[in-house]
Amino acid sequence: MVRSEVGGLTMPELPEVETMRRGLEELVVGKQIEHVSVLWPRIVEMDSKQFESELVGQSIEQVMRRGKFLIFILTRDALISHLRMEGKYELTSIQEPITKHTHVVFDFTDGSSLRYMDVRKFGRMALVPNDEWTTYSGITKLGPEPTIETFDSDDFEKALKNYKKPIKSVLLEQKVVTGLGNIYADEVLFDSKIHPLQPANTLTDEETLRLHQSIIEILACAVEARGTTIRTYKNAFGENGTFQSFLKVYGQTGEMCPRCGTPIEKIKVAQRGTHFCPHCQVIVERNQVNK
DNA sequence: ATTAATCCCTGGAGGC
DNA sequence: TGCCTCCAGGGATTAA
Repeated sequence: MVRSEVGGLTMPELPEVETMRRGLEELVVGKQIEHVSVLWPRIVEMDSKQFESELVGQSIEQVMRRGKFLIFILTRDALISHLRMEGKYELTSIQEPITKHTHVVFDFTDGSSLRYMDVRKFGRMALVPNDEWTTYSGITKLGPEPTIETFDSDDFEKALKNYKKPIKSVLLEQKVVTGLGNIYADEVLFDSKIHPLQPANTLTDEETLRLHQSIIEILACAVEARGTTIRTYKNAFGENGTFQSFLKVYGQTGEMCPRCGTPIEKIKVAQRGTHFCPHCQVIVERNQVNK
């Protein structure tokens, strides 16, 4: 059997998780689970033996996504999976030896096997009844999906007024809008010409509207491009993400800003490496905008 | 109530 | 070549 890897890139954010969801949907929907092995118990947010036994016999009916969470809808339960930094799935044969960074193995009745791999072991999985996945603690606190239909600009404007901390910190929180991680947070702030350290409650209405638009557009564009691939990988269909060639500031420290030619700078915001153009993105001293 | 700090992990980078 | 130290980074948790 050909080994089919779904993922293999660093830092899965919404576009990468959505790309994985689409790959998994093609690869595993309809399969029935015969056996499960949890090799690193901490990955699973419950007793790992119970996790293993409860999954046996259930079939995968759908693969969904909410923010950066993958949700496998099963016969009775929902398996909620967050890849965090480096989690990825691979579909292979049951006979294929377990590799060093494989932490959860799902063997199917047809002889194939889904392997969860994660070098840093930051990823997490939970099991809940399948009609209750939206009430899972990690999911209830998520803001809206960043699409025109679900992400309202007036709500966004109101929500930002509740935070004095840097706008980038707020975007990384997933509470006001979900799906952005470190790469796309830097990209949307560059696109809307806002300094990552600008306090969220001091954004003008105009800036908020620009940011709202940038978030929707850039994430949609990155989904279309099948995400950003940092390291080379092949998924089930031999396709790579292509958005890396559109990155304007992330990982471009010292390179020329594509808008004005000023060298891109790197600073630290909320413990995260943060890239921006010091000419296009300037902190503006302002009083808090009225609530 | 909001926000900053800590923790989990490992491979890769840099120092010598 | 190899040993040691340092450190990124999403999100839950804890402290302030």
